[in-house]
Amino acid sequence: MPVTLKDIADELNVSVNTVSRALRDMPDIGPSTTHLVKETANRLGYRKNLAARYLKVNKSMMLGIVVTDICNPVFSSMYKGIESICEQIKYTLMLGNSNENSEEECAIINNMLEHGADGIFLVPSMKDTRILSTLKNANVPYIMLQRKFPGQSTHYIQSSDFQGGYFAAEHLFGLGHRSFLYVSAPLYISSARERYEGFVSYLKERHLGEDCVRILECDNMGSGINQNVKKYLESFQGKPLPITAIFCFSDYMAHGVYSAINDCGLRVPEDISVVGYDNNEYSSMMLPPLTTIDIRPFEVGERAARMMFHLINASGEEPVSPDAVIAPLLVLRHSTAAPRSILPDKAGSP
Amino acid sequence: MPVTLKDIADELNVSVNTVSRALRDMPDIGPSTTHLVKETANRLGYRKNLAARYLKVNKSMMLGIVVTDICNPVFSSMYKGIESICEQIKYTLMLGNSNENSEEECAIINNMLEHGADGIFLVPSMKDTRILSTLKNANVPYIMLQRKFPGQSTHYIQSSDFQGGYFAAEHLFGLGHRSFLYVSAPLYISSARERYEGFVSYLKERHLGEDCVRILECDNMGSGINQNVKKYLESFQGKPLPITAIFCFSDYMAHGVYSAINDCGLRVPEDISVVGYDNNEYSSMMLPPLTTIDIRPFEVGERAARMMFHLINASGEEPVSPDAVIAPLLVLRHSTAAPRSILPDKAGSP
DNA sequence: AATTATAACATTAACGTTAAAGCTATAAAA
DNA sequence: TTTTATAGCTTTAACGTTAATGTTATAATT
Repeated sequence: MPVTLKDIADELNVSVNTVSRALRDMPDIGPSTTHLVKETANRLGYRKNLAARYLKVNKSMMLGIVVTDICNPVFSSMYKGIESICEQIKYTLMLGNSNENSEEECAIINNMLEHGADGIFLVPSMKDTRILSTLKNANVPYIMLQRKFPGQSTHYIQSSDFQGGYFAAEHLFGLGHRSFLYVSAPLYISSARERYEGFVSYLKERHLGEDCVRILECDNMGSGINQNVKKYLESFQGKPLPITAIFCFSDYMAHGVYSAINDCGLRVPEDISVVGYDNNEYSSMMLPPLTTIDIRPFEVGERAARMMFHLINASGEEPVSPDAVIAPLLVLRHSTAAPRSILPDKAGSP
Repeated sequence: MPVTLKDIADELNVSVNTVSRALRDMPDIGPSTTHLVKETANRLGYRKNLAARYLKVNKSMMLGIVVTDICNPVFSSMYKGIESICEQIKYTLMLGNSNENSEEECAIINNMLEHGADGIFLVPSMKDTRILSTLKNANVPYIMLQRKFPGQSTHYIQSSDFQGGYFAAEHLFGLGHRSFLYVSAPLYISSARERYEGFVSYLKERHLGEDCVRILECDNMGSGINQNVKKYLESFQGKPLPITAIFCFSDYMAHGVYSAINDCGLRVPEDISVVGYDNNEYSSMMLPPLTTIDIRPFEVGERAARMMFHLINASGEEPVSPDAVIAPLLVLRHSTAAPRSILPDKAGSP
């Protein structure tokens, strides 16, 4: 039913090859023929069949991107960053959600490979390394986004989580804080670990020990955060709080932290300073507006896409740098302030 | 380089067709052969080439989905709803962001059609109807999500915006409110209009005129909301506010409204009740937790996907209902309360 | 014993496209 | 004039798959 090159060829009494070359502005075709072919293609409503082309040239003009959760604004922004580069060169994106599940992740990637994906972007669920061998065997370029497998040398792009943690600590320390709570995502996620490491690293430079930051590991999504933080805060009934600032793994978690702090009758930033992470679109409208770390996910996506096209077009000789790190940005707003009273460095018991 | 049916056939000294049929468990192949073929396919690392199959059977096993902004949690949830149905039957999704721009929308859809999309889901940017004829001519099923072109008969699925507005009015009226502000998205968007119509419709049933609800048209994204609402509230310097409740087009906007109300030294819900729309993941953690309308976007996505597969498999006789409407849910939280004092029905000047 | 049916394969052609190799008439060079 | 080059086409084969049609040996039926 759809119009093919042959239909155009028959209409003009030329060969199919002539039509094909004319439409692609290749040499060996007269200008008048080229014009005629294009006109007829338009008139008949021709639309090229990329699957057929793929069979010959082995370029599907499609890339796959697998994220753990597209509802996470960090990943949807990254998607847009990738898309912004891809659309310029007519690459189309297949998207899949792994839901942090390595079975689904694997199924999605296999599907994308069956569709001939020219490359794959992956926010790995991190629960299984088998996926790496699948990708390696498939012989298509792949780039890890934001999370990486420790010890595995793969291409990856990330916003520096270490630096983000470092910036947060620097800011809070500068205000006078000396004792902290880190409300973290599960620590098997590399970004959760690295933010912690960056945070502690700055404090060590200032001669504070690792024990001045407590970790509260929470599920990033779901409503458990309020409860967890509340339970933590309430555990010091009456006694002065041993912490004066909370560093959150995400702005989403910061919402929960605000809520918990409010439930305990405390105030941000008077009683507790809060630093978020992500700088999502809500953070500027929180009460008070949230001081946070901007991941620059769009830029991460752009960089990843650019790296992908380098890999795809790599002649083999030109080396492609295996990774890129985007510097995060500290966004100052009103959820942080000097602590009401500087507590002794090692206050309270766990 | 990749393994093909021919490689398996050569390995076993059978024909390519036998391999093809064996892998698909078709008749006319001996059980031992089938077993051998499958085993060899595994051993050699065979992966089917869906593009080649598409050329023969004209099913690409891909669907396109075009949204205005994947960062909008409503659309990312819808995406997941669609995906949940698609993955069961091995359909892969291509995603594109139109950024509310009909040029991009058109380019994306054309691309998807060139890739052989078996169907297209579309949240139309609404700025151009040409896209409809493109879709019609392409001869693939397409379904509008959430927004629809007035007067055009196309398949569409939406959460009932009318009903959502109706529920919001019912709830606020029940608390005693009689004068309202509707903080709306641009009114050329059908859902913005329909929510208003539903809202007013309930009030009319209660014998209130259309003039008891003022409209403040804002851009849904961007940071202008605080400013706009603040300007509105400040325009009544000293005088009592003519409104006691605000109905917001989205939870996102409700964030801005909270912020504006706070800036004016007022409180939610004591001074002003606020109803949001979407019930996104942040709304339960706002201070106070937001009363809102749940769109049930995941269900909208599921329904759309199911309808799509009906359309794709339609034998032509069995009629497919052209649309489906999902009932929204009123989620009661703490941003709404009885007005401090019931104002006369027509208080203040605009 | 001759016919018919069946199981289990193989062969061929096609899907829409592109690359490579041919062909032909005209123009340029020897 | 003959040779060579070139512009502008056509023809052929291939990409990996599947549907339709052929083929053959064996089993069942008459």
